[in-house]
Amino acid sequence: MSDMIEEFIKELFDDEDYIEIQRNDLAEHFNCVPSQINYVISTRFKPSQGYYVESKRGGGGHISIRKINTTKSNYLMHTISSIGDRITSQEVDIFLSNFLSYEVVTEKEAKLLKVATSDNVLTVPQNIKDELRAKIFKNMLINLVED
Amino acid sequence: MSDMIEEFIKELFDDEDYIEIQRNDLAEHFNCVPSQINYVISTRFKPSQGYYVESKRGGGGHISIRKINTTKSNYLMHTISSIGDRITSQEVDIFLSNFLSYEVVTEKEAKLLKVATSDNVLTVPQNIKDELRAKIFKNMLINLVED
DNA sequence: TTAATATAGGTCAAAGAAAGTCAAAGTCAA
DNA sequence: TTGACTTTGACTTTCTTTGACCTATATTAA
Repeated sequence: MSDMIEEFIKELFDDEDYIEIQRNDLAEHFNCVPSQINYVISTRFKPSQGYYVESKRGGGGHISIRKINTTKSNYLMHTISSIGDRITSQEVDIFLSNFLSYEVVTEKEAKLLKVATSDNVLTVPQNIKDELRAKIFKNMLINLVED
Repeated sequence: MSDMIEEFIKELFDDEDYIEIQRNDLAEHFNCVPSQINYVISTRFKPSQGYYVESKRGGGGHISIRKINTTKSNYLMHTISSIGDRITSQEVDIFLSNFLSYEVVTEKEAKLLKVATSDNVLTVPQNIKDELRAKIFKNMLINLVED
């Protein structure tokens, strides 16, 4: 049963990456209790499986599911491990522009990353500047990896 | 229904930042009770959502809605100027928890702020740590101020 | 000018409409 | 025959709709 519901929901996407469903309607369609829909969603549409779920209760309420790029986390993780013990401001810029074009961070997040690692903020001796920058940058990136 | 009314009102703005509506007319247009208009306004046009609402009763009465620059920016600007040349990690935590409760930053942004200013990332001598932290923190906040 | 009336909008609580939670019971394969 | 996964349903929480009653302002009649 749960498998059928899962199938059905996945077919709803049909090229789109966003759908909205009505929990009760779906339950009726499959002749099951509404909470089974929750079960299917919580077991088959987890973020780790590449889905982002939101919902709204009350009249006109619904459950919305969005397909997300699971490769984001992979991409970020890969980047983090590729950064050594030191990094220059220019290198950060290159990473950021790649992140933006692959849409793994938002504009706002990119700005935060840039500012927190920029030369004029890190007022420490040259020899440890790039080291500190690498630390800050990597730690911030780790926090952008979604679970 | 409420969603449709919200949409309709938002379209009324059409480049302007000020509109006036007639509660009863609008209710009639949507075939709902007048108080539903109040509901929509109180749930979707709150100051925290960037709107300022006034109204006048009696003949020729109306409800006026003005788009305002959300106070978020002001709040952040005020915070920034209140921070001195140095700040401890504990003080940052307090700011962050306030930001979150006033919803001026997202959870993700708060995490980034925390990580970028955390003690174990800023591996510099104690005497300049709080100074560096203040610099990074303030500069990041500036970038969260919306224009 | 006052008083009455008409014309707005405001409040609040009850009823309704969805969705969420959680634990008990069922199934099934190893 | 135990442990993982599924199904079920009673109960909860959140959001929306509705309507009865209230307050403020303008207009008009006395």
